[in-house]
Amino acid sequence: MTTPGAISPEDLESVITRGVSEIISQEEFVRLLKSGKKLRLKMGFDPSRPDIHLGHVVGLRKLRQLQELGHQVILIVGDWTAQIGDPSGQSATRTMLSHAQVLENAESYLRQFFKVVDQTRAQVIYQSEWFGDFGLAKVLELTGKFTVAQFLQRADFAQRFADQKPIAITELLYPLLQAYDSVAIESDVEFGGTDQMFNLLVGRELQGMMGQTPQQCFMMPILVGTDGVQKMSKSLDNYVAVDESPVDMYGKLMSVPDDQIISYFEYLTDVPMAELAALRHDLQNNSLNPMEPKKRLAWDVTNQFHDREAADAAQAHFERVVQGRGLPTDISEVSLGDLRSQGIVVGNEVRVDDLMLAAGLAPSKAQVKRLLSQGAVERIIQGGEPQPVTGGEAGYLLQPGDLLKVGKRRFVRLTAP
RNA sequence: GGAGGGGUGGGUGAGUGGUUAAAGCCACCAGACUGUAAAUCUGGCGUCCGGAAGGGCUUCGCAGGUUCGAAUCCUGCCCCCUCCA
Repeated sequence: MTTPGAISPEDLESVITRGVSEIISQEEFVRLLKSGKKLRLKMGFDPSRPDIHLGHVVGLRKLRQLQELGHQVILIVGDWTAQIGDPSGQSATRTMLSHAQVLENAESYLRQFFKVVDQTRAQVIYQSEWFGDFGLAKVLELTGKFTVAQFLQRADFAQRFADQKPIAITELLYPLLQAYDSVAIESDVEFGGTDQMFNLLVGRELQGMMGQTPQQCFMMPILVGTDGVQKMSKSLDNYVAVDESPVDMYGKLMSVPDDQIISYFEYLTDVPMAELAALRHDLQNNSLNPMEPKKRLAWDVTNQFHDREAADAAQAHFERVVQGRGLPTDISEVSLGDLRSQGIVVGNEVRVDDLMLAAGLAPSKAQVKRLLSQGAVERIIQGGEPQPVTGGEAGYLLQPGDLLKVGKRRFVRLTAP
């Protein structure tokens, strides 16, 4: 294990530039890194959102990198702030979570968190440890340190105020609680996305007010989602979850727009920057088909969250099913017996449209018809060639071995009872 | 305490009595193209019956009402928000 303080110029360069949006202040941060102190790296987690996607991974990788340099990660479970709901971004009111729910979410979150962060060099603390019996006197003391005008500086508050949109008082409290966390754990550096800048700075300020050394604020860039436009987020459904199956993870990464390839490489892999520069160059003058580096990216990330075999398999699947329009190796199956119990089997045969519905390939009969009329459905009888099935001939499929293909990559095999 | 704005399909957001299963945009699905689940183009996008033509049913916060006919008008209720004090 590395001793804190000993850091090569290359590592230092990487720490402060790669996958970094801004560091406040960078000079102080560098000084801290070189000081030999084992730094306390703070990261907060809102238990109302237990899912981690690649957008979060950018920061987690940074934490991991610093762990490798000998520093300590402290993950704070925001069981109190979750009840408020961080107004950053959206203003939707959150429902309060039960304690049991918080624990459940935290457990799920941690499982994903430690796929990137080293558990042996991390500590998990619940906010309730200090907020559990935080008296009104202390609340008043805390709120007394800041003014409304200061908080209205924050971009989204200012915007909402100008738009005459609601701002709950508890929302103003959110940055304060988060800031107090920094005091409670004596954080040296806090991590967050660029949208967290205000909150991180309040922490920095509060620590100073309370006689501590102000933390450094480390902000990560926002990763663009698979739509290539908006930030990756679950609610926009443009995310790649850390929990994703290898095939889906690989496939979703292949659906990232070509012009995001380089930044995905930069934020999510260890491919050297020099190599990325060359890649970018080749892409710009069209001497490289974007598909190639994208495959490499998809493989690399899939490998990180699964393993080499899974990544290879995912790639093979992609090449066979998507590029080669072939059949996947494992196809979900529906048995004639199950269908029979649904009363849609005649003799030993099932109608294509009934099967589509029963196998969940379409949510409604109307959708089934649309797919049929759009030429999206093919049947493959006993290893033969795919035959298009059109609206009129919602015909019959024999039992074992027959396959149904819907769209480019959804398959079902009909099996005997 | 007073004044006012608003609740529409997954998301935005039009629509103030029929031509509105409800514009546009986004998302999504499919097809073409590209041997990328990129980009682009085309089409689709409540649901049920029907081979189709077509026809039912359900939908615009909730519950009633007016009308031949209501997302649109009336009454009551619920919810959200803003401003003034």
